[in-house]
Amino acid sequence: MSTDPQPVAENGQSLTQAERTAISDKAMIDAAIELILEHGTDKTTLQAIGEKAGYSRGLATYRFGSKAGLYDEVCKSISRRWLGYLKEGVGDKSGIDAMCTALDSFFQFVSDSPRDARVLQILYCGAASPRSEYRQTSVNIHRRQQDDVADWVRAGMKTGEIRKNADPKSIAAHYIAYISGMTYLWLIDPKSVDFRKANEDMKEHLKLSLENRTAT
Amino acid sequence: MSTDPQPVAENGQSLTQAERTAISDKAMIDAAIELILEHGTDKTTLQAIGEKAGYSRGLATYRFGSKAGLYDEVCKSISRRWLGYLKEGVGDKSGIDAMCTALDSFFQFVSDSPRDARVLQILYCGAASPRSEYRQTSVNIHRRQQDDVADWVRAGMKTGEIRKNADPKSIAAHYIAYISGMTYLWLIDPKSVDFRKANEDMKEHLKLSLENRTAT
DNA sequence: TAATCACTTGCTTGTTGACAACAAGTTTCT
DNA sequence: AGAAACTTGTTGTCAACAAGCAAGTGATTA
Repeated sequence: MSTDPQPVAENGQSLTQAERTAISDKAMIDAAIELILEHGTDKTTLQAIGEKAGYSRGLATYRFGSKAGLYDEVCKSISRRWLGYLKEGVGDKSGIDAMCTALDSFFQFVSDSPRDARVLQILYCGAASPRSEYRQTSVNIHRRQQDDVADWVRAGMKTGEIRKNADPKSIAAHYIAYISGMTYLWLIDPKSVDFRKANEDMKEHLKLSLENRTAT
Repeated sequence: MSTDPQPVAENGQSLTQAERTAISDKAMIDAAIELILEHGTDKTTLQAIGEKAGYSRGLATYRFGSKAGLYDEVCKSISRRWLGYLKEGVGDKSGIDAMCTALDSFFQFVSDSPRDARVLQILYCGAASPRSEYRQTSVNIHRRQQDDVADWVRAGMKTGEIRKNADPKSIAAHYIAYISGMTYLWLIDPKSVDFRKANEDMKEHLKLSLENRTAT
């Protein structure tokens, strides 16, 4: 069940210190993802994470300092994978095209890695609690996402594709709020939401509400 | 600091059992709201809730069964207040008008009772965790909200106000996701979001993307 | 009507097991 | 030998439960 508990390379040779920590870090983060999916953040214990990863009950605390510290790393780890999808899909597109492509990329990410997507959303939700020790991570990610979208909108306005009286910041907030809220709804009640169809509608909606309609 | 710790009516007479529970219930739910705002759900203890309410450390567990049971009641209690705002504002409107008015009502609620709104969002986020014992409450609330919005859209399509090829369910999901996501962003990073402006923009978007444009 | 008594319900205190966090130790690399 | 990875011992906090105490309730009797 658990992933490779031996801190030993396949060839039987000993590992460098850096390799050892890299391996145990990854094993614990993977174990955390599995356990969060199964039991939620509250009810997964650092002991369970350490042991599922093939180590002792104390390693997770030792390595990450605290439960929040570990979750912060899990959050960053999954975020990096999602950013990979995003860059892959959007590249240096901009305007409405970038916004639509990013929706496709997100749907692709959720389809390919539903476990990652679920855990990321669970962790974002955990960041909502006051005194959350990894709230700043969520804040930074969401700020940056909004900034990126606002840039896409500004670029679209410059080319004339997007109507002149649009407000990039508001549109970005709307766009990111839609993704965040949609993912929440999908997480708590997958049946109540058709993610693919909602995204198709969102793309339609973006075109209808953003496109410059001064053409004759 | 704490609210009326004496289980005695103002006139000095003794209370009925029902009155006593009503008083202690309310005191504990109010105390929970304050403590969740200050420390988050994880770090507020049932002991602190009971004592802040003017009772013993054990009453909260005894009355609500568990921490999750108490949070479920807090969730329902605040939801009722929000539904009051909604009914007050929307009445029996429908179509785009109802959707716009509901946005205004929600903004009003957030402005009038930011503490309630914050705690409700924190609890919704808590419901995202697998095995959350009050997830069903959040699911039911969000399902019902989506159903209501879908009904408004269908009514608007019937009158011809809304374009015929609209999909009520997708639009409802989009609409609720927007509110949910927006509230999340506002909660974790109030400065990154201008709630009023975003709502004004949302109303504009709704009109642009839903109105029947077959008229000449 | 008023007093009393059996019962019910609200509430408190004692206790247990689980857990995060830390400190001190042991093993593995360099 | 020394440093870094990792484990084990320990402590304080907390949720949950159980047993007990106190206040309210309602029927019976006079």
